[in-house]
Amino acid sequence: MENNHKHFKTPSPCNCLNIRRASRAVTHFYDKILQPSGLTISQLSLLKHLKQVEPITISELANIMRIDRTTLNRNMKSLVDHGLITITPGQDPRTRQVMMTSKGTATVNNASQLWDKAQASVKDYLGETDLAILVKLLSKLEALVP
Amino acid sequence: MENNHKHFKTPSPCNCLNIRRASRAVTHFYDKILQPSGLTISQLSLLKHLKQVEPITISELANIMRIDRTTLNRNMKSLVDHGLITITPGQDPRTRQVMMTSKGTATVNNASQLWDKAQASVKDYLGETDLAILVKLLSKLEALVP
DNA sequence: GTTATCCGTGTGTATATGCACGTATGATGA
DNA sequence: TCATCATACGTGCATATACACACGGATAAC
Repeated sequence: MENNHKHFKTPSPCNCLNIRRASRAVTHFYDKILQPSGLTISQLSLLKHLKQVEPITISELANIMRIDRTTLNRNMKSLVDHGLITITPGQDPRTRQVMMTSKGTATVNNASQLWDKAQASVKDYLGETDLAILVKLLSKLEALVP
Repeated sequence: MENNHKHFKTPSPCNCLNIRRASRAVTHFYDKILQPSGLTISQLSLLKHLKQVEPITISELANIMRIDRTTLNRNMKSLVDHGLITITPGQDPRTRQVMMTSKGTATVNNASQLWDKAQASVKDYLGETDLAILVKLLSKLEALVP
């Protein structure tokens, strides 16, 4: 008989620690699968969002991604260095316009195939029902902070 | 009638991004509440674990906390600087012995009262049933990575 | 039009995370 | 004994996160 409880690790009494651990594990899982693409899940997420809304300013992209503006700013650095995106002055001189390069598009397309596998693995692992429950709980948790 | 869906934010199609966002939000929630204690939830977690098993070596503590050894190493630095813990040579000269100071004990006791509030808030927010479901799903997710 | 305010951005600082590599020491085996 | 292996640790590097602050430009108030 299958020993199912091997899949579980003893949770902490701290709710926060539990979600932080799970977040680290899932991030590691995705990063490992994405490794051949040269992108982390954080970077792929950035590129995927950008692909849908480019050209866009930094602050607007940060809003859409629901991430801190300055964090996004720094996370873009390596993508610029690798020639995946460009940052140019916007029409309003205060703003900066973020766009994907063709290399960026190619990279995200390649990485997306790996991402699909990771997504499918998680779905298989949790099952569709539990995954849906998880997503709902996580989105509620995210709203814990306004 | 209560408008419950205000509590939710649109989830991403990416399972990983969802848990990362939730993790950031919950961490921020705890850190804010813990702020008067001068500790982050990460630091409090370290001290709480240490309190239960001290004296202990760095690698053993890392194992118990299920965190990377080198991450733990660096996270301890500020706690040493603030005089909350001490790191001394262990009996096996390769090892280092981590212990709490009296100031560390006092600080963790103080912070734990704030932590109780954060825990209660989350329990109230999700409800006991959903929280139990969440904890189970998170512990399974953590096991996604061996 | 000048002043006050708001907005978009960049950077300093701090924490958090973990991989790769090097070093020192204990343990083991020939 | 000495060579090999395993263990414990520290550090360089890279990424991720976000708060506080400053700067410059747009916009509104008057």
